[in-house]
Amino acid sequence: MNDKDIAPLLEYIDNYVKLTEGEKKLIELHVSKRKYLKGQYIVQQGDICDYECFVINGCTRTFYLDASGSEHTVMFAIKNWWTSDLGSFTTRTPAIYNVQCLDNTEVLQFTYETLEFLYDQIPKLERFFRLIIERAFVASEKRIVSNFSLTAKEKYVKFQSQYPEIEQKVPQYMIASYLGITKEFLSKIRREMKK
Amino acid sequence: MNDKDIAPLLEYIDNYVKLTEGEKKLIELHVSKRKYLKGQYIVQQGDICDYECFVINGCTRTFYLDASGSEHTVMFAIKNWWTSDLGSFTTRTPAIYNVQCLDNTEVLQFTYETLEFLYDQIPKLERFFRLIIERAFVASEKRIVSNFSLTAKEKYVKFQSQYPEIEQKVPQYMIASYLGITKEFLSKIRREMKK
DNA sequence: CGTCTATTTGAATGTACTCAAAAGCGGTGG
DNA sequence: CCACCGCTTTTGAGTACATTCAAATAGACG
Repeated sequence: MNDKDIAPLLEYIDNYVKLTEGEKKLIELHVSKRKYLKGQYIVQQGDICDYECFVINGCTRTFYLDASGSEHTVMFAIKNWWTSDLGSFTTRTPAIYNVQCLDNTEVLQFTYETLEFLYDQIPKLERFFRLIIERAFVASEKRIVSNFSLTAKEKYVKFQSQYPEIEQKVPQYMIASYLGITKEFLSKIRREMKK
Repeated sequence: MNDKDIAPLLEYIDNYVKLTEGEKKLIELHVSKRKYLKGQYIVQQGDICDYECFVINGCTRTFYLDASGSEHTVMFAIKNWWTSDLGSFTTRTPAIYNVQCLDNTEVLQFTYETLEFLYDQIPKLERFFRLIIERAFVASEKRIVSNFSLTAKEKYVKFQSQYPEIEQKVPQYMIASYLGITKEFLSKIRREMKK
């Protein structure tokens, strides 16, 4: 077993494109593994986001702190998810989101330069990232529609069935902020659901 | 002037990747131009979405008809925008959205097979679509956050400044459904804003 | 001019929010 | 082992933003 075991990432990539052994080695050479402690920030609002991260284990949440000081959760990430402030990462501009670890979390990281280098060396990776971002975009549009067409309770029920593992790892008030409702109201929804 | 003038598309692509003359010819050979009349549907909910479309002129809206029969506008598209039901197009499954022309609209269309062929022939196109979908995804996430953190009036004001051309082309009730509010309430917001 | 669709208006209603306070829960130290 | 602390969740009362419904008005088009 290697200290920098990138098998989970390679397996994941293999679902989308087929890499040669040489290409796998090249990725291994350029990706770095990093451990964050519970509470640490991978990205902070205002900084330029340096990494595109693939989560090996643990849990993160991406949130936005608005002018009035309230938090809005943009996404969570667990095992085999990607996380970053993609807008900041790709355009090298200050991040608008924070990415915080909710548990001790291990990630594999690509810097911007690394990723550009790898795109150049392994054109298949362009295809790979195109495919996963297509999926992310489709999911994001669906979330917009859900937010419009569902009541708070329906959104919560849908969230539970869609992301059962996340529901268990994450405090309730963060789920509320992911759903776009207040923690108090989510608590009332749950009370009502018990009957 | 060619009957199938794809210059607007080539110019657009040129902002992201540099194509050779041969590559441009190849695209020209495989893309088709099509004119839709006002009111026509490019995609209908339930059908498999056959085309990825680049809008040359005119205007479209993408919307979702929910179980209770109300419409939710997912996006609009004008000159130099892309439109499709991307989830349906990429996975060859029934569309969940309708794409309807709000004006006579000319588009350049790629079928799934065409696009796969072109990805294969012109790997730079993988990069191109990766880049534009990255942007679309970032915009989509921002919209989610806006919807959470802004009041209806703030969302409307933001929409006006972000998409002034669209506001002029599109009936008010569709803007309301894009913002996730009722047409009546948007009307009240506008009344209040006149003072 | 008449018809169809889009927009406006107002009254009643509802879903979700705010604020403040209490209760629960997990960890830490005396 | 209990007491205390900080953080999360629950509760309730009052409120606000936005919806629903029904009807009137305005605009576009043949």
